[in-house]
Amino acid sequence: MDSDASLVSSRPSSPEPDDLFLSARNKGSSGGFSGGTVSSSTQSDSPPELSAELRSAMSAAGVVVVDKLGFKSSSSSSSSSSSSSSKKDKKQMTEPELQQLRLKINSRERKRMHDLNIAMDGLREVMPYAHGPSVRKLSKIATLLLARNYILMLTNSLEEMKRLWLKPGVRRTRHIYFQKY
DNA sequence: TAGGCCATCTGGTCCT
DNA sequence: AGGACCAGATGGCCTA
Repeated sequence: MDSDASLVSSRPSSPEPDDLFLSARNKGSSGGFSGGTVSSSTQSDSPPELSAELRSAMSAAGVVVVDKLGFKSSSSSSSSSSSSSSKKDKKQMTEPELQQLRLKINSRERKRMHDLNIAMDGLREVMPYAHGPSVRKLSKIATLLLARNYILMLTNSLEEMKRLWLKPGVRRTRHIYFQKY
């Protein structure tokens, strides 16, 4: 049932998620990512539906959350028009009213998924993976798996640095970075 | 042509 | 009550 709809979607496929992180590390590839629709309007506040814990984590990481209200979509117009019909009981609603409500709900869901995709694009941008027009965009599952492995690697690296830094007998000067070992 | 990936629709549930 | 979130279903597009 494709009642409303038909938004154009450029949808490049993606590579295998297997060994994504390892291959990225081994190649040491990086580059300027040109594609991806990043949020057109941003704000410093996080959306209200995010948990406080997640919000603080995101702000600590300097994450800019996409402005939900600022996102331009076809649904914005419908939200104001259907208030009268949606107040009625669904059983009492006429067929056109029900259809109108359905369109409104569909539009909201579409916008929600678009916001999710924008966030996914933002995640792709910071992943250690070759970006570019000639490179396939990471799939959603590959992006999430790669992000997880990347975080784990960074965590391990940080722990290792702490361990070396606190090691007894090691001079803690800036020259330590240039010592041969 | 099969399989992967994706967008969209839809009904149910949870939350504010 | 309305909106957000979620998961299942469906169909389209692309690639091997």
